[in-house]
Parts: sequence; structure tokens; C-alpha cells
Amino acid sequence: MKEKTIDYMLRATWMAVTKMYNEEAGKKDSTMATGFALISIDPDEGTPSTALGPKMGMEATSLSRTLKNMEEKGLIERKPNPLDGRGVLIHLTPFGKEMRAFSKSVVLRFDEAVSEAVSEEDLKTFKRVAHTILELINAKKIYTTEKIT
Amino acid sequence: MKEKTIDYMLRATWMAVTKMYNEEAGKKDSTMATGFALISIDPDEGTPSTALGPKMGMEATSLSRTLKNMEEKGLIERKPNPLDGRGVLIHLTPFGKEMRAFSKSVVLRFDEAVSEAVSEEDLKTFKRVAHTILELINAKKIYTTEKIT
DNA sequence: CTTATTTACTATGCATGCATAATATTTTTT
DNA sequence: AAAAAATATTATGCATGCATAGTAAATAAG
Repeated sequence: MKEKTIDYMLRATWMAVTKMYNEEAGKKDSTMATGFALISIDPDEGTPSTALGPKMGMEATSLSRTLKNMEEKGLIERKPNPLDGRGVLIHLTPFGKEMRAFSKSVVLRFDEAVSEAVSEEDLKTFKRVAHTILELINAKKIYTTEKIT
Repeated sequence: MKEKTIDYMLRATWMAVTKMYNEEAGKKDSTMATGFALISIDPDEGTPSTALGPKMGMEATSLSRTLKNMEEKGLIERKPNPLDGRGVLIHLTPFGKEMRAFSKSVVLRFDEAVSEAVSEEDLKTFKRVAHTILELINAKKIYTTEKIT
């Protein structure tokens, strides 16, 4: 098998995970992003949407659309935040709580399957390398090209 | 720092790489997918597009749209394949060859930066784990949920 | 306290991924 | 050879990501 580049492996793996999650979610007329959001929302009290983005690693603008879709599906309600007139508090509906449990089970199953197939040490290395790549990019240590105008 | 799940790390890392590649490509009015395609196209002879998809890990349908955009940008020409009336052969234009070299340099720079920051052994482990996850998913070892109708 | 800045969204548009469907050809069956 | 199945490609639609721009409210500056 030909040696693949780092970016190829990252892309291929994430795409496979994405596809799997979307297929699982699709069985209940949901999606991957909705599932991730559900998991990040506190099931017991209103969650400020400002807290969700960082937790999920999602930009506010992407999150906003996801929440809109989720509200239309009847999974959440967006209520005004009494402490901040700009913000909203996200509340799960009963249906949302049910779907949250489902989403958690899908993620858990994936994590368990990986944990069975990969040693704890290798998994640690995997996460550490991923983290290093993230840092490299965030530190702008990769960017060198000049802007062509 | 809170322990992150495997899928979180995968997603965050790939999103960061995507953003970086798109920013680099954007400096020359290009995109990440176009760059990957350019790299996969043989600069010297017509490449059947059937060969590109598997090489890049891209579905035929996604590739088709990318190639259309690339043709509109003047990077490639799609010529009928004399050996198969259904297929096309992709040829790089001189501009396409120039952009191909640029794309390769961006990917190379990323690979070098990662190689400097991560030991060869860790990188090997990283790729091996990624491969294992891919296999797990492809073997459908994750899917267990029932379809709700 | 009025003005300027920052913050929290929301709306849109483009890029890119997959799914599905349609079309044209080739290959396989019979 | 004619019919059936497979293959190559395109067109579209939806999901999700980022970028940009606009609005409203809170905070900081003066």
C-alpha cells in the first residue's frame, strides 16, 4: 500500500467518521452536527449559546444555523437570556432530551469500538499528535505564502 | 485541559487543516479541493478522471463538480477519452501546471512542519490509528442502530 | 452621559462532502 | 444481436464549514 500523507489520512478518517455519524443520525431523521450540539446542551437548565460554540469547537455562525434547524425540528427552544438582551438560552424539549440520549449512545459506541481496537497508549499518542498539529496551525507556523494581489 | 474525545480531536484537527489550506490556496484565488486535484493530475499526459477519485479519496460526484470549477478557472481541459466514450481525460493547462507546483509546495510545507514537530514513530502510530478507525468504520463494526420508519 | 467599541447573534454566499437521479456508453447475458 | 446490467459523468439538493455583513444590546471611553 502506498504511503499516504498526513493530511490524506486525516481527511479520509474524518470523512468516514462524518459519514458514519450522519448515517446513524439519519436513521432518526437527525444529523451529525445536531447530535454534537444536543450532547453539549445541558439537559437540565438553559444553556447560553455562547457556551456551546467553544465547547463544540464550532463557530458562532455555524452554530446559529444548526440551532435554527434544531428549533424547527422541535428539539430545542431558544429563549431570551434575562441577563443579556443579546443572548439566548437553549432549552431541550422532551424530544430533544430523548434524542440527546440517542446521540450520546452513538458517540459512546464509536469510542468503545475504537478503544477496543487501539491500545490506550496508541490512542494517547494519536491525540497528542493531533493536538500538536492543531497548535502548529494555530501558531501560524505553517503559513508562509505571500498574498497575490 | 479537559480530555477530548477521539472524534472531537479528529474533527478539530481536520477543520484546522482545511482552514489553513483554504487560506493558502485563497491567496492565489484557489481552494483546497482544487489543490488536491491538481496534485493528483499527471502533469504530462491526460489523466482519466476515473483514476483521480480513488487517488484523492473523493467520490466521483464531488470530483465532477470540482473539475467543472477547475475548467472554468482555466486550470484544466476535459477532453473526450478516445478509448471510452463515457469518460473524459483531464489535461493541465500551463496555468494549471503552475498552480500544481504551488499546491505541492503548500502540502510539502505542512508535511515538513509536522515532521519537525512530531517524531517519526509517533507519526507512524498516528497514521496506524487513523487507518484502524477507517477499517472499523468500513467493516461496519460501529453501526448497530436500527432504522426508525 | 453620550459616543465608540465590543459582543452576540442572524442572514447569506461560497466551498465541499454525500445522496439521489438522469443520461450516455460500455460490457455482460442470454 | 438484443436486452440487461454495470460504469462514467453530470446535475441537484441538503448538510456543514468559514467569511462577510448587518442588527441589537452591552460595555468601555471620553
